[in-house]
Amino acid sequence: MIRRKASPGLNLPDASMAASQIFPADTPGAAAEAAPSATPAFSPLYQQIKGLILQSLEAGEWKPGEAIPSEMDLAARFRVSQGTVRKAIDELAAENLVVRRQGKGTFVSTHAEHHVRYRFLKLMPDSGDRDAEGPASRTILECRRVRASAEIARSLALRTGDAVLQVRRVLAFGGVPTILEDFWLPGNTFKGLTAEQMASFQGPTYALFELEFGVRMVRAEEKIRAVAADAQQAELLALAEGTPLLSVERLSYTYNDVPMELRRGLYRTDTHHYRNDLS
Amino acid sequence: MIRRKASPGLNLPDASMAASQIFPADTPGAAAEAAPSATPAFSPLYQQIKGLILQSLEAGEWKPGEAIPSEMDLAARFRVSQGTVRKAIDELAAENLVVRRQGKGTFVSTHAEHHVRYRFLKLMPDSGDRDAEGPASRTILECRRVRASAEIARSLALRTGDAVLQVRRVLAFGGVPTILEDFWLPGNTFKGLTAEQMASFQGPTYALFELEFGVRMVRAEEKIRAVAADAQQAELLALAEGTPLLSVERLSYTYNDVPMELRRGLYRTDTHHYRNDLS
DNA sequence: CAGTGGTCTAGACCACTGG
DNA sequence: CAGTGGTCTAGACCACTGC
Repeated sequence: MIRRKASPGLNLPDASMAASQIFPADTPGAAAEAAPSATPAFSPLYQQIKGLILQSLEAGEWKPGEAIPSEMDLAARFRVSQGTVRKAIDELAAENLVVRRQGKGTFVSTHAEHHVRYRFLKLMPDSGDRDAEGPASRTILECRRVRASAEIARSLALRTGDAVLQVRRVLAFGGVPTILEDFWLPGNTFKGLTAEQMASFQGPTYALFELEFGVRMVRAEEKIRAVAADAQQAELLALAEGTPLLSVERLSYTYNDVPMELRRGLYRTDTHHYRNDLS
Repeated sequence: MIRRKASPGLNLPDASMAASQIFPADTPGAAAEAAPSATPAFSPLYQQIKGLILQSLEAGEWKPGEAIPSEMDLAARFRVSQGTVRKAIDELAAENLVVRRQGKGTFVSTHAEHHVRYRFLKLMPDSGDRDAEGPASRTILECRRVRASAEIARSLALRTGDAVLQVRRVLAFGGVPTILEDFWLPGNTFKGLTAEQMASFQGPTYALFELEFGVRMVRAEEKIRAVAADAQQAELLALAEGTPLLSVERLSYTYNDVPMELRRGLYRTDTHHYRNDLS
């Protein structure tokens, strides 16, 4: 089970013994029961605590936007010191899975909050001020159930021919069509998603995924290229055929590195640019 | 000067008093003397310690690749606990300014190390394996001293007409010209840089900057667009005029958010892609 | 005011590195 | 083996939030 080093203090035999019993059905919720064999033996205690919190997040014990238990509560639940819980939460916060708010608590992060509503969209107006251009207007061109091609299936870890939802839409900023994108979602998980639902939902699409399907995108990988607009793309974006466009292929993951969305976007970059910070 | 809260422990009056005297010429090296008024009052102790370490890094007290003093030594120097120093170094490590190596020490990070030699270059071969394509071959097309245009000057925080070094070069991977880039450096700081020096230097250009000019690029901002190759660009990259190319404008900073290089690159993306990880 | 996360300390032990 | 960073704990106090 859990690896426990020699008692860290000299006078804490009880705490030490207790810590070796983290995994028994001590913890409320179904998470602990779900994956009994997934316990990563031989790693620092705080990593194991992090893993346990992760399981609870994944199992939906706390929903996006909700507060998780206080550090003291978690320390008591897992029978470790507050400092150890703190270090576990530090890492979760660094990965943007939770957000700490002094005096209030630690909250499950969500794509629904205003200040992170474009967390995965790096396209910025050249003015640099996203708010100045107002909210994006979205036009759903297509939303249908199709069979996954070999390529789509591979990206989403499905089998060729499995059902996937394919969506095509155009985003316009200040009335100017700027992004044309297609995306594919596993049909099983997103059963019942309709164009109407997407069109009427206020807020980011990723927030809709959280609310309606319980799917939280936690990270993504993008591959970016320069391409020339073909006739159809040019028409949809109201520009000349052959115009250079930024091609952005994004694979988004939920917990445990499970891919959940493949998105292919074409961005016009005469008035906007893709911004990236390196360090 | 420094803000010091009430004594944290009950039985540590000495340590508490000592901590309020961090700034006197207690510290070896010239750093402490250099910026007497830059002390950020009213911030957590570890942030202040971080700032002091930063000043020493900036002043060159420890060179890239060298080890900085151990946590114990720094704790003694600054009269704080090891844990406080640790938290300061944690942040510096998170910003890639230093690298920790268990059992060995903490080292000033450098662009010269093999595994980070393309820290700022996000272009990847489609195969995904940078090593497979071998080292880049560099062709310096131009390296001359010019007067800064208004635009260049603004980016580099200079005055229009100030001397800047302008370099143009082509990078080829596996014999295929892939990147055409121009970059501009402040003439004062990089006095004496020649095309020969750049051509003969083995390793990343940013490593040369560290070794020969003591300039460490610590972060950068990129703006990415899709553009069509003009006649000259097409010829230099050996492709057809009008080919879509990725335009990458990078502004690199050294310590204290001082801009030190403006770089404009054109990447061909038929065999490579710009890779970005979002979280 | 109580409860939360944030800071700071002190001390013990572990894991890794190199002489 | 000594020295380094890494983990873990316990306890105190600070800063912020909301009742």
